[in-house]
Amino acid sequence: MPELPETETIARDLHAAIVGARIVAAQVLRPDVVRGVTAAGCARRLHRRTLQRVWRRAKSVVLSCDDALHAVVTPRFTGALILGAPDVADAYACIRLTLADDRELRYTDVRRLGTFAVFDSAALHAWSDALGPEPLDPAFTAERLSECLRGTKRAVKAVLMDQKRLAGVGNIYANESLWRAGIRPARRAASLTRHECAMLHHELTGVLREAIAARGTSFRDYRDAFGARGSYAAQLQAYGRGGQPCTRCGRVLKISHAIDGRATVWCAGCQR
DNA sequence: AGGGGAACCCGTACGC
DNA sequence: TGCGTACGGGTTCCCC
Repeated sequence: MPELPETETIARDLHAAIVGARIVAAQVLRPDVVRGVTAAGCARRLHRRTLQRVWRRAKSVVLSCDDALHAVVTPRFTGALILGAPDVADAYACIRLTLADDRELRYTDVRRLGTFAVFDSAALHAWSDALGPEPLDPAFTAERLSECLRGTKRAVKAVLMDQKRLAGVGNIYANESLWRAGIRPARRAASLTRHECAMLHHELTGVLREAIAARGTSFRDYRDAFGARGSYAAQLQAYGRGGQPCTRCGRVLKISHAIDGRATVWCAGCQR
């Protein structure tokens, strides 16, 4: 379940490792992960391109080639972008990009709920424009967060995870930031005070930065571009700790699926 | 506007 | 050992 810190880790590593690399062969083995073009179109368009920039938007890794061609990779639960020697034994390989130096960039995904979209510049902008602001953008202030939370009756946790309102935050970091800020996940987003918005902004950006520093959370499936795990799971205070004592006040953490049907963990003792 | 449910996937866990 | 079934989890889409 790669969210912002995990996809950021993948994008940074890949950018450092493959900018300038030329794709000499593109093979689509699992057409059902392809979006935006047909499987044949995906292979044809990526063939003979050179990778110019690898970056992140929301929970997706963007491989930008020359001629304004972009592959937007969204790993969801079990997807991974793996860079290394060609691995013909990978039964879950969906797309293989062979690079001129004989390395392979492979999109592999056991459950195939992840997607590999190929966009031109116009489609890329249309996709990006439909997403909310990036929480780690310097322009994303507490006031901007307050605007994201305004004008809705929904629970604050559901709004944090709404990609149209705020990009890149999923279940793990929504739970963590609300625990850190001492705010109950079920609170109406619009009910947060100015002070609470400032607290939440501080904790949300803080947890995302710390998770990037730890190379992400490998709770179950997440692997980076070299197949390694991230280490932030050891620092989680809420996510995955339902039924265990709160590390701040000692009360047993609650767990429920009442918000958007997803696991929400919180402390009834110190989250208000 | 927003809540509910289905669909998309298949490995894992569990019941019998 | 093996077979059948429930489950998970973000997003999209459809219905209410």
